[in-house]
Amino acid sequence: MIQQTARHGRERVHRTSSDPTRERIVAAAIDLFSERSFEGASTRELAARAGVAQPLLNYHFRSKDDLWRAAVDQLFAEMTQALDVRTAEVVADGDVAGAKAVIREFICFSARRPQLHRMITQESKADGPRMDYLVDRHVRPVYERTAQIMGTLVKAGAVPDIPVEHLYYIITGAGPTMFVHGPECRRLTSLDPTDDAVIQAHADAVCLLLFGPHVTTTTK
Amino acid sequence: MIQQTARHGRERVHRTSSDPTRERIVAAAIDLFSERSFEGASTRELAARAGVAQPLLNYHFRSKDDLWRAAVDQLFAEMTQALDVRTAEVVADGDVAGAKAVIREFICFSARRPQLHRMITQESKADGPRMDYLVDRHVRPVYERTAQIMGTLVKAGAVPDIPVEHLYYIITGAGPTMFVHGPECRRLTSLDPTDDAVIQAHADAVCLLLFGPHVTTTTK
DNA sequence: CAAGAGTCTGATCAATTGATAAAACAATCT
DNA sequence: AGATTGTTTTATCAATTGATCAGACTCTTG
Repeated sequence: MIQQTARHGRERVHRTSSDPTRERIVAAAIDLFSERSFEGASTRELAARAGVAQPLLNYHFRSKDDLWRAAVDQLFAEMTQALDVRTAEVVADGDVAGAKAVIREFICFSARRPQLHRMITQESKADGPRMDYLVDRHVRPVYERTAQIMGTLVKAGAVPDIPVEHLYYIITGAGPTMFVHGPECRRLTSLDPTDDAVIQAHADAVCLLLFGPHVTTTTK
Repeated sequence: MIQQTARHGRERVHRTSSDPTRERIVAAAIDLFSERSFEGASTRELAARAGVAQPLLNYHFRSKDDLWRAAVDQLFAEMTQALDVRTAEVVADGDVAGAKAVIREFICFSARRPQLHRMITQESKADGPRMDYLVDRHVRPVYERTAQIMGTLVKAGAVPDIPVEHLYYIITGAGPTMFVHGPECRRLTSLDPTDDAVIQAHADAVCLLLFGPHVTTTTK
């Protein structure tokens, strides 16, 4: 068949570089996918949350999978941007204070955007095309960089001598979990995981364990 | 209407205290729910994995929700059993070594049964009836006990001075995450998260951060 | 204004969902 | 043997799923 649905025939023209409707859909997708997982989020509810009709999703995106990828891309773009600001200062391999700042920024970002870790967790537990995309495209670079940073910290004696693989999962576990479990945390404890004081306290706690007692530097 | 589907009319007789078919279904439910989330696991695939016809699920369980609860109950029963063996020794509030053993056991259990943390994470990110069940019935008691144990450790100076709420999420994050992300971990690193040496190394790492350098006591 | 490209919606598709009904099978007891 | 109770399956239900199509709406441009 020659005819395809309007859009997908020729690739997006990308005239104004930003499409507000498309962005609203991606924003809704980030929220709903991270809450309900890929299968649990129906295209109807997705569309409703974005305030559009359901078939519009298939106009802006080839498929539900395609929308999911757009959501993941958006989240990682945000994280990369948030961390690069800090990472720029750490390029030199010895900058322990800078590395510490990056870790704090990572935790703060996780609190601001727990959706990212939720979507990673949802796909990390069983192989599949979405995990392929996630790992190959996004997670591995983050892991490589983290491993490198942590390696220099260990070498510098700033952090206990633990294999970087374990440090990676300790940091990506201990940091975001409180915020990934936000609603549960609010019920279980009396803490509000969206409160900036709580976020800073958590970053303090993780850094205290990793780096030992220090003067606390507040991030953002 | 008087007639109900065979089983649900009168409550289960529980004659032999164990029903192999029911257990196979629950086992399949634990695996599939934890992999694919509640909505993502279809009753057809559930039944296929248990090797039975699909309507049999509704014979043994009132609904899909009911089966989910049975799966959660089973997982928490296993954890309680695994931890109680250790916790029994710690009742006395000062037993630091015992508390440490409990934490190691918790990590080992998380490696053996990552499904538990997967199911918790899936429901902890948005309120709903399943989160009600999970938190009220299972998670809160675990949290209370953990908070109490960690409180005594902090008081004894065995662990850095961090509020117990944060310690809870640090432990439940840093401990299980590597195993919850098992398949991803295998791709990302060269470690096999089901390998006992890796599990012990991870427990060592977490304990090193929490308790500082010590002679390592191997658990199980 | 008319034309046409781009954006959006209502109606509808086949496929899959959780659940039910009725009937087949199995086991025990008389 | 026949009857009864408990277990399992085949066939089917209405509802929901992701996706498609044709048409309506909005723009700009001629």
